[in-house]
Amino acid sequence: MTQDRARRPTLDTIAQRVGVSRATVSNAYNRPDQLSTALRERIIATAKQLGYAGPDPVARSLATKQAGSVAFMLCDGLSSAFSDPALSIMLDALSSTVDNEERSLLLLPGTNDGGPRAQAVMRAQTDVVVAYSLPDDAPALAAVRERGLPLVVVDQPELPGSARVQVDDVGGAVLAARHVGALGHRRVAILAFALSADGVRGPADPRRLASAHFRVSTDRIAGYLEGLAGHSIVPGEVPIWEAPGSVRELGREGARWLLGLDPRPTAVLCMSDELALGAIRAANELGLSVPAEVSIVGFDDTPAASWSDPPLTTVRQDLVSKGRQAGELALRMLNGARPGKPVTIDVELQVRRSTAARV
Amino acid sequence: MTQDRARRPTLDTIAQRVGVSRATVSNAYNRPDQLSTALRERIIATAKQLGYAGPDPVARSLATKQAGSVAFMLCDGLSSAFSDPALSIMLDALSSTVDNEERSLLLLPGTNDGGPRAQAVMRAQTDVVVAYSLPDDAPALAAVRERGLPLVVVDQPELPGSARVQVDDVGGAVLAARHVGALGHRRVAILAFALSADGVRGPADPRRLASAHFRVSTDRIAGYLEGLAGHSIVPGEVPIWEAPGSVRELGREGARWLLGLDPRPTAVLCMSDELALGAIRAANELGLSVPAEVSIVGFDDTPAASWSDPPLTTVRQDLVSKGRQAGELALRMLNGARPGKPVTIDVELQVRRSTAARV
DNA sequence: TTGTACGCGTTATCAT
DNA sequence: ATGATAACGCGTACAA
Repeated sequence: MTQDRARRPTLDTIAQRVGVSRATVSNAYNRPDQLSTALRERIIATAKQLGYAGPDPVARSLATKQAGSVAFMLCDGLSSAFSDPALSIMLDALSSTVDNEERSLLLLPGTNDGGPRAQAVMRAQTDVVVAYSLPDDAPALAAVRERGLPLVVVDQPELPGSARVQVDDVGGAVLAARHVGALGHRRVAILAFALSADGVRGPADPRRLASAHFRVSTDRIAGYLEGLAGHSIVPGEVPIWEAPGSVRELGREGARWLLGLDPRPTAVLCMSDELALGAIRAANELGLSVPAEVSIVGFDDTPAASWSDPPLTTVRQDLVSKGRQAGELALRMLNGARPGKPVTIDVELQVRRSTAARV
Repeated sequence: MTQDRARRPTLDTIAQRVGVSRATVSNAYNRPDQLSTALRERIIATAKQLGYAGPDPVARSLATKQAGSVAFMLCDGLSSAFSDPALSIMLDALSSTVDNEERSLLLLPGTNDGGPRAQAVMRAQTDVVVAYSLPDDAPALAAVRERGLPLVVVDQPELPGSARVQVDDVGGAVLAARHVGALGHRRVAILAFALSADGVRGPADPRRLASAHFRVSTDRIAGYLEGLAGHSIVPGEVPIWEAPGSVRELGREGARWLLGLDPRPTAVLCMSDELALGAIRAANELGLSVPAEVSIVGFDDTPAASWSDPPLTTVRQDLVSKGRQAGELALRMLNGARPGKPVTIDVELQVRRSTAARV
């Protein structure tokens, strides 16, 4: 194959064969208006005949100083990531935004929960990086800085010089908490996702909360507690379960513990729809009906939320807009724009049938 | 930013500053054993001081003729793709396989259901391409050939010169069909996914079947019919619904139609677990209990299959192995290996509780 | 249209 | 052992 490569025709091959300069052949591909149609056609025909497939992408990148890709870094492997519908939807919007600008998406998945390896970042052929919900101290983030690549962060604390897309996590959590508070619930539990990237699962005590590395989690907990405080619920009495990921099975496990407490919570605030769906399942398995005996609130409003039984009351965030904004920000940064103000994605409460007044 | 770039130090900058040749600086990064530790450290220190982050990835690629990435082409956008757990799991295994070899994954999503744009393929900086379930006539496949890139196809007919990972779709479908046949079912329906990439949904007549573009779909249908024929069920009397994607909502829609037929089928063979879960939902909404009144069989055995209610009888395929094999094949092709024999992923029937003997 | 000066490394091969 | 020299890769862009 190295052989094959070696034999490959280049711009020069075509130029010599046609009897023009290399520049002209380049123009035939990139600026058709710079030469006569007849010549252009002769060039293309010769290229086809010699099996030349057009300018080499890598060489072009070297010359233009444009790698032509947007890198996307995430915390975990792809599997856990894409089992999270919220991420899929966001990523889809991101990818089609950058695709429209002739750029593709380079995926840099995390290896052991700390994000991508620094080495992978250092060698990535990319012009700009989008980081999604990485721990603040991820080596990958340091690598991005070291390379001086423009950075867009999503669901993550702003870094100096980076652009940011954020969801009003605190505000959304407040909405959810006030909702159950207004319904009369007084024993309310929180089903959270990871506070740090160490795979820990279990009840989260104050010390654990204080050492948290994921901003999204801490923001939402703060919002929940704030909203509950407005209904005279003391933060110290709100049980919190930390699930190491946003998948149903983990939600079910956490809810089983929360709903086994004495006194039993009458409402559970969940940090994602996936966790909430697991919680509904757990409640049912414990013989508790939702929402009659326990109210469940989700977060995200993914398609599964309206599809579930009962349909889920949840905090809606516009995931498509989030992905699009991240993509546009990346494209702008790549063109030399300054980071500017963080873009905030609004949230709103979507009341469905998984919540009801406390009996 | 172009300014920033222009000012960036290069290997030469460092070399001059330290007073050595460019080659030596290159060696300091890539072959530490080729120079003294002291010199190496001096070089690295100077580099750090000048803000040099190591050899430029694009330039390195040009010199080594290795783009350092594996491209993955899929039919649809990312959203529909990743809402399919079977793909997520496979892709996760693929990505970690290539990541271990210091290569990243370049995503080339489809735009309008025909796969990626040819242009995107022509400009992709990649050494090898993995195509997943693309229609045979996708322009992206032609582009890969034109560029002469090694190709691995997954769930798709073999192309000349391409390596292939395949699941024994026919065999798996036969297993599913024999299972319901053995349970005494005689009125059996098929819930299929797309036959062609045109978004059509509805009952599939023989002409539609004949014009199908997706091998997976046609293979499974063939397998289902073959298995049923063994129980004296006439192929012409098996109703087939074509869903344009593998998501629950579409499964529900299709099953609603199938279960509304007269005579009503007592078993539905579904081409994915997601479709099957939608079918269970549809059955329940029609007041039919699963499996007492209707048996449902899935395909894939994703985590959701054992999580559903009732747990799903399904055809298991080893998705992790599928992704890993595709990755290894890609790495091998990239090193010049010949395609070799197709790799076949085994299937086996996983009997759970969504199927029962016909009453 | 063309000449030609870059761009930024890698990797023999050669010299000390 | 260490380090230097120089060819090479494949385009782009601008002045002529």
